[in-house]
Parts: sequence; C-alpha cells; structure tokens
Amino acid sequence: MHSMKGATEESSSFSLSDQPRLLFVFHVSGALSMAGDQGREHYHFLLHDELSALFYQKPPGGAADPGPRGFHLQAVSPLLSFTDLLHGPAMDYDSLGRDLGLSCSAPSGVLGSGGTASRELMTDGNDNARYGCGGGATPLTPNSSVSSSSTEAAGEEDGERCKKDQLKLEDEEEEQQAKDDDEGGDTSKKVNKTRKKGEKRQKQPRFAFVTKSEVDHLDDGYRWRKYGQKAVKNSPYPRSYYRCTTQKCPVKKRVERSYQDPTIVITTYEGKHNHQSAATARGSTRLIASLPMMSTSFCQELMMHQIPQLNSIDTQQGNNVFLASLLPSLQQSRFPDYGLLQDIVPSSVDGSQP
DNA sequence: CGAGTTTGACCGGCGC
DNA sequence: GCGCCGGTCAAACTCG
Repeated sequence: MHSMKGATEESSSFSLSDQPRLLFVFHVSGALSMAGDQGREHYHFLLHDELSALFYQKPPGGAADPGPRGFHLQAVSPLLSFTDLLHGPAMDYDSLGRDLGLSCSAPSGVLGSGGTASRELMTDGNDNARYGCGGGATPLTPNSSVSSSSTEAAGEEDGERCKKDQLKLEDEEEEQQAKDDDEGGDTSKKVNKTRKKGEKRQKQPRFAFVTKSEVDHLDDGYRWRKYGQKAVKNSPYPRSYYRCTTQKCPVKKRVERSYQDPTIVITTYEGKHNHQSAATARGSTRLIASLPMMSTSFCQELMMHQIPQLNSIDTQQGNNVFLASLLPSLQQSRFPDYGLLQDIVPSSVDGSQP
C-alpha cells in the first residue's frame, strides 16, 4: 500500500523556509518514461551518499566558499526560490545561469534545451563535495555521440521532438476519438484504455529539478491533475504522477522525495506545454515560463554555451583533475535504486565519454 | 456539482 | 515463461 501520508505529514515538520529552492536542473535524456530502464545504460548514477553530499553541502555560516573554481554548492544555495525562478525576472537566462551557479559568460548567457544545467560533483580531498560547472547530463563535448549517449534525447529533441510531439498529439487525438466512439456502449474499458499493440511510447524530453522544499507539488504556473501514485522501491516516499490539466497538453510530471533527504524534492517534467501557463493566461504581467518550455530552448542553450566553456576552463586550468577524481568513484559505484534520480543523473560523468 | 485526489487494478517492458 | 517494476487508468471518494 503506497501512501502519501508519510511524506506529507513528515513535510510539515520541516524547518525550511517557505520558498522552495532550486538546487539542480537536470536534463533527463535518453530515458524512456515507460518502464524507464531502457537507456539507463547510458547513465551513471550517483550514490545516494554522493547525492546527499550534493544536497547537504553547506559551508559554515552560509557564506559561499568559492573553492578553487567557485563552484561549491553553496554557490547555488542563494538561489531564488523555485517559484521566483519560474515566475520572476530570474527567467532571464543570464540571471538563471548565474543563479544556477553557472559562470556562463556566453553573450546570450542563455541556458537551453537538450542540455543540462547541472553540476558535477567534485572532491577536494577533504571529504567535501564540490561542484563543477558543467554539463552534468551531457557529454563534455557538444558534438559527442548523439546516438548512444545521454545526448540522444538532446539530439533527438531538436530534430525529432517536434515530430514526436506532433505524433503524440495526433496519437492522443486518435485515442480521444476512439474513446469518444466507444463511449455509450463498450464496457471493456480496460482494453480500450491500453495503447495499441506494438506502439512504443514516444520518448519525451525530460527535465528534472531538484529542489529543497517542504511541499511536494511546486507551483510552476500550470495546473496539474494527479493521476497516480506509486511506491518507490527502497524509498519510504511515494512518487506522484501529474498531468497538465489543459486539454491535449501532453506534459506530465513526476514528483518524488529523496529518501535520504526528505527535504529534497525531485520534480521531473516530461513533454512540452502547448499552451500558456495558467498564470500567463490570467493576464499576469510577470514573465512566466514553463519548465518544459525552458527545457527546450533554455537548457540546450545552456549546453551550447556552457560545455565548450567548461572544456576550455578545464583544459586551460588543468581542472580536469576534479572531474577525473570523481569519475572512478562513480564508475565503480554500485548504484542503489533511488527512484527518479536514476533518471536524472547525467551520463556526462561517464568516463568513456570523450 | 465539477474538479481534483486516492488507490487498487491493470498493462507493457525488461531481466532472469 | 515468469516475476518484477514503472507507469497508467478509472471508480470511488473528497473538497470547495
């Protein structure tokens, strides 16, 4: 029996600030949303301990410890709240890039789709985790493998996402049509509800947001309807499934808490809104951008600008050692199941990547 | 009464 | 083939 009560009740005891804080943004690529194991071979998973290190990292006094490259997590902790990030001027990509702790100095400073605004765990030899500004979810070179790496989705997304979205939409329209046709007669709904045989579920670009929040369901300007909840293996916290309530909008999201740190909420968005956010529709003058929308143009741009820069920095300053020091531990790690994080931990830590 | 949530059942993919 | 697991459905229920 999977109950949400544990999570919700526990959340009430959190001593967090009211506003959720965005810690990480992951581009989740290559993973199928259905039975999600396929494609996971492309991922490298952080140990829970390592993830916890990411989450818990906090220099004394809250002062940012710049470290060798100034990429400590603390650099992220002063982030705007999640909602601020989504609804406020922070949606200025430059700002968001800075907020995310990304020293992106590219002219546009735009963070974009198909890429990842994530950080890479680095060790400093003092058991402290450091975070490198880098394409955590993507290879370190923009033109590295598109077909078999985690950039698959990134590569696909631009070329095929629209096509896929279109297909999916058409699919759903067909299903709706079929449903409508069936209504009023056939009671074998269980059969009707299933997908046509042989049809594989379309991959959708997915982006995971790791936030520190006491509320599970963060307000991102859209209206969501919960359609399911599942117990997560090895986690006391269930995973909730939401769907955008706007008609024919294919966007879904999954919300799950980290079982190691219940204050960590992992929200994974899948798909792209085909409409304005509710807040925008209401006539808000604030800039409201949806995460999935952000995912498309935002994260990819991030990668476009961020990764080459990272490579440059690393090469020039010899900081590859930070990455290199991390890779073996990741590669040798046996990865426990930690739910959504499996999907969001990027493949760029894959040492086999060029 | 409509919209949203809960929850048990069901389905398909995957590993063994 | 079987069992496990993630994802989805939809009836029943709750809430405003």
